[in-house]
Formats: sequence, structure tokens, C-alpha cells
Amino acid sequence: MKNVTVEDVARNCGLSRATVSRVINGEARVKPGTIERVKRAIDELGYHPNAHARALSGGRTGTVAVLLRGGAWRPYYSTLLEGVEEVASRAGLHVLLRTHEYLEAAQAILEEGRADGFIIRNLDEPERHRRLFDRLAARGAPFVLVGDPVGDCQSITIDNVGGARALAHHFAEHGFRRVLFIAGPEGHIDSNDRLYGFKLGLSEKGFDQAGLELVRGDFSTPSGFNAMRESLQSGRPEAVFAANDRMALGAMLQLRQAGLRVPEDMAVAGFDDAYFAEYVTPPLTTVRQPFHELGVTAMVTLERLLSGGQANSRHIILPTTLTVRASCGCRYAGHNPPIPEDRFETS
Amino acid sequence: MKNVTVEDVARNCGLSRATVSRVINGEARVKPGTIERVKRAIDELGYHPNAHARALSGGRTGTVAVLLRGGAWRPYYSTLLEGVEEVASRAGLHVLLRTHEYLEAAQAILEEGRADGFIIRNLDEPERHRRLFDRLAARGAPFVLVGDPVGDCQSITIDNVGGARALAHHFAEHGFRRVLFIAGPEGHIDSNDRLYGFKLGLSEKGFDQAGLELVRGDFSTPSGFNAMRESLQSGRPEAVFAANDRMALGAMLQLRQAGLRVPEDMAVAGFDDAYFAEYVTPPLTTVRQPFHELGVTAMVTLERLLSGGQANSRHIILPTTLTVRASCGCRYAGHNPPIPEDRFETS
DNA sequence: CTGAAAGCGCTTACAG
DNA sequence: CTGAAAGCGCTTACAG
Repeated sequence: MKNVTVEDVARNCGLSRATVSRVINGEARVKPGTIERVKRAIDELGYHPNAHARALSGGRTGTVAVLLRGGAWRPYYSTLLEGVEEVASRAGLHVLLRTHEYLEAAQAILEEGRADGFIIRNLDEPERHRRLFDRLAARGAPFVLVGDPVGDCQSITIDNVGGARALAHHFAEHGFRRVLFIAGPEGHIDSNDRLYGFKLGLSEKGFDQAGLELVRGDFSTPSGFNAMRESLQSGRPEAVFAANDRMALGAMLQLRQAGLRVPEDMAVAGFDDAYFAEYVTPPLTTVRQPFHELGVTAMVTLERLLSGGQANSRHIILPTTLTVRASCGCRYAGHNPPIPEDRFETS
Repeated sequence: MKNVTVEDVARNCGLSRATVSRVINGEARVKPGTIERVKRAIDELGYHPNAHARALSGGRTGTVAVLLRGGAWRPYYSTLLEGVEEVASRAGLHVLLRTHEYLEAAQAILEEGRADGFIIRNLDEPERHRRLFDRLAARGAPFVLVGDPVGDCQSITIDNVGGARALAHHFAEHGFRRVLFIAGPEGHIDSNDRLYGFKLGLSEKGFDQAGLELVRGDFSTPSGFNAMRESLQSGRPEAVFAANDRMALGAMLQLRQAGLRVPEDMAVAGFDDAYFAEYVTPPLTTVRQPFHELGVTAMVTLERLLSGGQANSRHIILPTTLTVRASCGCRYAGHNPPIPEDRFETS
């Protein structure tokens, strides 16, 4: 089965390759009638322009690379990618996904000309990312950062500070005096920002910082379980705020095992609004992250850069939402019946 | 910044473009000393062959397309993709991900020459998939199906029947006589296979099929909640097997609301071993699906096809594992402390 | 073992 | 508004 090429289309409609190419690329200065003829020929022959020939001859690749840290996969990647893809596919762009050793891979993708632009979820290793950003800039390849804003690179982040601050205010309304914060790994920007926002919110409400205890986990459920145990050995806080929902879940499991009731004996809150948050017992009070919107915004922004435009803001921050359920001691009328829309499917 | 090309490399080491190309592609019949010279020049100039030029001139694109059904994102996609990528990146292959309207997109990807091979998670719409498969075959593009085996296309699936059968045997050991099966959408192959295996396993143990009730959900948690309520109105089974964990979770929530205890008043089991399964109360008995291995196997198989080989089997079936916890009425010594390894991270 | 040359299928100044 | 021709950066018979 031989390939259909511009040549074939040109012959079929009695025009030149150049004209056919112009029609395909929607250039101005083509007679309407000509456009018609070309389009008919394209349909008739079932012609699809070869992507590599286009890219090689100076056109775009029509591909964006999405770089996410691998190693431990994160369920929210699904939601994020969905947002990215939604926008990309509408714009006729393809998504090249890379997680495994993406820093090395990114360079190859760039140098081999495989993508027009990049979306990069940079969480750690700032030095190595810097080098990558420099290379991208040198090559004139647009890129959008998701996670940690660096210098004046275009970035999209989530309002960690604001979310944690809102939760702190809520805790303050409950009147808690002794509070535990279960942090993520040292130096992790999300954990740091949440701690910062939490402290800020507490102090705004006149909270005595001496009542704040900090134990460190690694964002995993077991680490929350262990952190809670560690804290229990030195005393008993009135409330716990974990830097993510999974550690909050771990803390709840520890409390149950220690014979303590949530929220009667201790309030618990998390961050993320993970799938299970509303289904644990009691339903978890948390701060919701807009992962889907994060993906959408990242891709919309990249698209704008690709077409030579600029984003409205160099550093876009998406709002987070305090989601009050029952684990903080509030009344919660949720999931009864459970919410009807349920975006996740496991089968 | 001008692009470094084969021309530059050839000049730098005093050889022809053809020879440089041969070295890059690891062809035989090149003098060892020559290989050395070329490699040195490549390093010195920081040369990366342009992917499009290679593809256009008859080489491979070095890209595989992964097509997954979108609409509702599934957290297990993360795990599956991780497996795919692990193998792909080791083989120097890039992954083009597509979920949004992938059936249309697949054709474009194929005709535009954007991928050497395809991994397709085909769940429904058999007709449209057939047409795609025919096109792929006509073009000589290798592809691997993940999900529903069709004809003699290469496929990788999970042992739904065996897993459900093992669970049925386990239920039989508990001596349950009246059992509810919460199915997925009508015609969904996973749900059908699980029901088939469940019935098979029960009948092997002499279970009276009159004791089996079936209610249909849509794999979501709320649908499990509703299905359980529906069943409760007409009687009370001794045990429930849901076609996935999320519906099992919904059933548990319904039972709690109805004042029934799990497993004392009713046993519950699911399918998947989703993240939350071991953390709900009581920990959920379920059948584990090897999603990571599914991705790995799909990619390994595709790689083999790409290099002109054949898979060991046309239809590969990966084993599932009965994972007994407490919701069926068994003793469970789990998560105390919680399992230390925890592949998922939400932050 | 190596090179000169054709060709992959497009796009894009340059003319007209 | 349209066409002839050069060129993008490789690979691959074909010679030698």
C-alpha cells in the first residue's frame, strides 16, 4: 500500500505541491475555489500529511512533551494528564509522556526535535532543572513549569499557602490549642508552603506557636501512622494537620489502634482531597487541589506560548478549597447517598 | 544556535555522512577505529540525530502510541503507564499518550506516521476497534491489545475468571448460601468475566445457584451504595461480591448506614486491590490485579513485535491474586503497622 | 569497509 | 494568487 503524498494530491487536482501545502496550512492568499478543489482531492485520496516531513521542513512537530517525576507514581497524574490532553487534543497537539528519568530524556527530546514545547512538573533537584531550563531557553523552546516556580520561567502552581491558611483558621475556630503538623520530606516545597500557610493562619488568629508540634513523614500512609505514634509518645495534641491526605489517613489508623476516637479525642485534617477522603470514617476534612484545572491551565498556557503569545501572568496560582467534613469535629451531611458523580473508575 | 547535523560530524572526523549514519545505527561492517573516530566527533559536537529526518528517510520513529479510554480517568492508568514506560525508556522508545477520542486520533497517528507500534486498551465499541485493527494491519503496524482479546490480534489480559473463581471458593469455605453479586455495566467484559468466574467457582463447590442474586452498578462507589440498598429491600444476603473495589466500598457504606456490621452481619469482597482497600474498615478482601506487570508485559510484547519477533503466546493472561483481609470474616493481621512500601504518592 | 548520490515528503522564500 | 526549485537531515541501495 503506497503512501499518498502531496504530489498525489497536487496531481489529482491539477495544482502544485506548494498550493496544496498552503491549503493544508490554512495560509491566506489562496483562491476560495482552489481551496475547494484541494480539499476535495484530499478527501478523495484520504490524504494525511506526513508528520516528519512537515517537522523536518520547518513546520511544527505538533507535539508537546509532558515530563513528570516517576519512581513513585501518583494517582493525581491521571487527573492532571486528563486536563492536559483535553486541551492538547482540541488544539491538534499530541502528548509525549515521560516520567522515567525525565531529566535525561528531556534533553534528548529537545535535541532530537521531538517536541515544540514542554510541560515540566519540577519538584526537586533545582540545579539539574536549571540546566534543563537554560537549554530549553537557548533552543527557544517554550516550557511551562508545574509545581515549583523558578526565576521568571512561566509557572502554574497551586495555592498551598492559602489552603493551609484557611485550614488553620478553621482549626482556630474550633479553639484548638495544641496542634500537630505532620510534614513531608525536608525541603519539599509543597510541604514547606503548607506549613508556612498553616503557621500564618494560626498566628493570624492569635494562636500561641508554642502549641505547635512538628513531626516529619514522607507523604506515605505508613509514615503518617508512624508520625502519629511518635507524637503520641510525648503528649496528646487536640488536632492534627497532615501535609497530605495519605498521612492523615495513617494518623487516623494510628489513633484507632491507640483507642482514640476521631474527632472526639482528636481532630484530623489532610491536604489533597484524595479519592478516599470522603469515604473514610469519619469523612476527612481536607484542602482540595484542582489537579484537572492544573493540567488544563498548563496546556492552555503552553499553547499560548507556542503561538507566540504570552500568559496573563508569569506565575499563575490556582486556588485551593477548604473542604470541611467530619474529621475536624464538624457536622457533615455528605455521602448519604454518596455523591452521584464519581470521576474515577478502577475498572 | 545552529543545528549540529551528520554533515558536521562527518566533516569533523573526515568521513562521509553515510559512515556516520552507519555508526549511529550500529550497523556491522564498520572498522572499529572508524567507530571510535565517529563517536568522538559526536561527543565533541554534542550531536543528536534529528528524529524526523530519521523517520522520514526510512528509519523508525522510535515512538509507540498508547491509547487508553478517556472520559472517566482511571487511577490504575498511572500504574499501567509506569510499567509501559519503564520498558519503553529502556528500549529508547518514546511514548505518545492518547485518551481523548483515541479512536479517531489513532488513525491520524498511524497515517501521519507518528508511531511505530500501538498499545490499545480496548474495552468497548468492538466494531470501531475492528476497523482500526484492520487499518493497522493493512499498514503493517504492530499493535498489542490490553483488555479484550479480539480475533487473533496479540493481546494481554488479566485473569478475571480465575480471580473471581478463587474468591468464590473462598466464599464457599465460609459456607455462604445467599450471595449478592454487584455487576458492572451490561456487556462490560471485565464484569462479565468476573461473574462467570464467580458462578463457576461457586458451582464447583456445590453452591445452589438459586442463592445468587445480581444487581447492576456502573463501577462507581455511589452505584455500589445504591445496589446494596436495592438488594437490602428484598432480603439480606450473607455475603456480597462486587465487580470492583469501589462498588464494594459503596456497599460497605450502605451497610454501615443500615446499621449492619461487616463482616459479622454481612461479608463483603471486591476486585482490584485499589489503594484504599487495605485502609477501609474492615480491610477489604479483594482480588489483586497486576497493573504494573500488565504495562510491562504489553510493552515487552510490542517491542518484540517491532523487532520482527513473535510473542510466546497470542493471548497472554496474567494471573490475579486473591487477597484475603477482614471484610470476608477472616482474621487479618495487616497494616499494624501499615505496610512500609507504598507506591502511591499524592504529593 | 567507505563514499557519492538519490530520495523520504513536506515547507518556504523567490519569482511571476 | 500560484508554481518551480531548493532545502530540511537523515538512510540506503549502489558502486567500488
